[in-house]
Amino acid sequence: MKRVTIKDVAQEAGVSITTVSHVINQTRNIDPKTKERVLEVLNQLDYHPNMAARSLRSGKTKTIGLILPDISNLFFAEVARKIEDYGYQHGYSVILGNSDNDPVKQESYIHTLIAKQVDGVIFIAAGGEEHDLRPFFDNKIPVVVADRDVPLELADVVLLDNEQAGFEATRHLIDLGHRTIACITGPNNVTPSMQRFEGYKRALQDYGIPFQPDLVEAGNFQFMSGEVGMQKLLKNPHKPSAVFVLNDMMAIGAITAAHKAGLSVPADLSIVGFDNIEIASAVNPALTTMAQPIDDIAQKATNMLIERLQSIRTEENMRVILPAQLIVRDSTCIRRGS
Amino acid sequence: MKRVTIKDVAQEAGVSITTVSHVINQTRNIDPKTKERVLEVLNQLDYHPNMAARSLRSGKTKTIGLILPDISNLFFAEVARKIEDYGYQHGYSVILGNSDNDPVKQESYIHTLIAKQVDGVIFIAAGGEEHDLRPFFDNKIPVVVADRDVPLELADVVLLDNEQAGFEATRHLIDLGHRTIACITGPNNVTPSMQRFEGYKRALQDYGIPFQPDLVEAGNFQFMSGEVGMQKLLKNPHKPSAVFVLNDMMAIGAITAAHKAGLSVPADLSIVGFDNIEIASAVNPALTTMAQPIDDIAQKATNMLIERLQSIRTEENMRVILPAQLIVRDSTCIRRGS
DNA sequence: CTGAAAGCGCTTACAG
DNA sequence: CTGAAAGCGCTTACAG
Repeated sequence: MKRVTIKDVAQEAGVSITTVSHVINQTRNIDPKTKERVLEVLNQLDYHPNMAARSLRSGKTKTIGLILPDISNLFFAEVARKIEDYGYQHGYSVILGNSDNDPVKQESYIHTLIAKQVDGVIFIAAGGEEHDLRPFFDNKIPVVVADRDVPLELADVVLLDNEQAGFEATRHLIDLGHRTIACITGPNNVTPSMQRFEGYKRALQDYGIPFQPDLVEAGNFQFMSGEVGMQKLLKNPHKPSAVFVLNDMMAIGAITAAHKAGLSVPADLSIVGFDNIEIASAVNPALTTMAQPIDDIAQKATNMLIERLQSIRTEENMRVILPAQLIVRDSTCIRRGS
Repeated sequence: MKRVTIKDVAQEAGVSITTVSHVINQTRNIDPKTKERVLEVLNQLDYHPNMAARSLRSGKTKTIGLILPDISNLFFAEVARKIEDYGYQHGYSVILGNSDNDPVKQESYIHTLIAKQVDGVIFIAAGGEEHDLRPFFDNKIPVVVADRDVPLELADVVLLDNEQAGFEATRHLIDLGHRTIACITGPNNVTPSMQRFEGYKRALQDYGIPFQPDLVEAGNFQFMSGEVGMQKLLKNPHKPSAVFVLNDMMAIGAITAAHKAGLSVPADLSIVGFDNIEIASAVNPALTTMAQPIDDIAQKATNMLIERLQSIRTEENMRVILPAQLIVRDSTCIRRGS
């Protein structure tokens, strides 16, 4: 069975391909009777346009590229799901580019997406310094940078106020009477992790609590590093009574380590996470955490991109900074004896 | 800056576009000197082929479509990540189609993928009976059905042996001395859930344990339904000593409910999950579960599709059935008093 | 070893 | 209200 083309439809309906095209795209007034006949044939032959041909001619593919570090990370999966959803609502499909946090794979995807003529790109950077988005700009493909900031002035940006969120998470612990507050960090080459850590330090400073470098354990946003980080902290002579863990997966790992060591959370140790992934409310104890507005991030990113694509917005680039929200659950409580 | 085309390259290198094309695709012997000059210009002008043009001409897009119910479900996210990875290794990009378990959205994506001329499709069905994959076959687009069986003979298929896995999970509980074994099911319109439940019933029967319909609670694979299902089971007069929960997310919800009711897992209640998602080993107690070979599923599905695309395999369709593996952790133990 | 040219299936200025 | 035709950027049979 050969693919049905606009030519087949024109022939069958007894009109020109011009007319068929205009009926399909509603770009010209057509005699109602003609229009009806064409629509009938379109339906009868089960015509579907060839996007390759349309793209070649119009330069538009109705496709957006999504580059992100790892779709199997719950946070990015949720973001991807929402972007897919908003894109779909506006008639755009999404090509998925998993960078695996590998700058080489990331760059390869940048060129693939250009070759595939995506109309626009939502970019969540792999770790590291090198993010050469210029090929997109050279090809006039608009880019929205999300979640992780990139040292580049040419794109619209949607970010969380990670510094302030880190500050608030830490202040929550201070408000509960904690004074020896440890931190398990994320990768030190992505801005969310770095900025949350800055917020942690600012809160300590604002409340006159000395910053102790040995109360900081380096994690990588995977839960195993939370477990390992906590094991180390439990041996720390400073005996922290609370820990700010820079994402939920690691926080759950930290709780596991505390339980294995025979400690109770929060009675012996208060723990604050970050992200508010779906499972945060299901673990035991339910996790106190800084909620990321995932839906907002995805919606803003998609909308900003689509505004560019439809030339609704042509002025200079926007930076949207969204707030996180403290969700108090059962993994934090007032420090014993305070 | 205008996009660089093959014509620009030909002009700059002083050869025909035919030659440039053959250099790019390595489809003809070219004089080494000419070839070198062309490669130089290609590089110098930073040429990238226009896939729309190439697709229009060749009929191939080097793109595969991935239709799945929900990318924010950890299991599918992991599958998607692996498919993306294997696809990438073979030069294919992935267009993501989230059906949201909505047959209408699923059908819409089927047509979108056809219009976008994907070379092949990996299909994980939304719940329900209606999966009209014929448009793909009509357009000669090969399809690999994964994870959820579909009543259709035309595609290659990669599935887990869910019935046997359900049997083994239940037998594990029986081996531990449990005789009153409840079940929290998944959606009743997808084959994995239905078949795991069949395996559960077969195990009971094989060991002479009467099947009690009121020990079955209906879930939906989301953890909240595991929590709710367990709350109901705790009020059940039959007092189950073990529960087979048909996926891990619900199993974690079930553990949470047991803890909230003051019960200990596994001392008071043994729980077996299904999937072995990453977090299964991190929750407390670590979850005993049937591990799905996610990597195998994704690799088999991608490879079978690529074999079709490259006409390595043209004979009739294959059905690959993979086994699950019991991973015993800390959420199950010998029944008290047995 | 190389090139001129047809043609993939559309959209859209131009013409009437 | 409608149509003939150019042309988007490639690949590839045909010719030499």
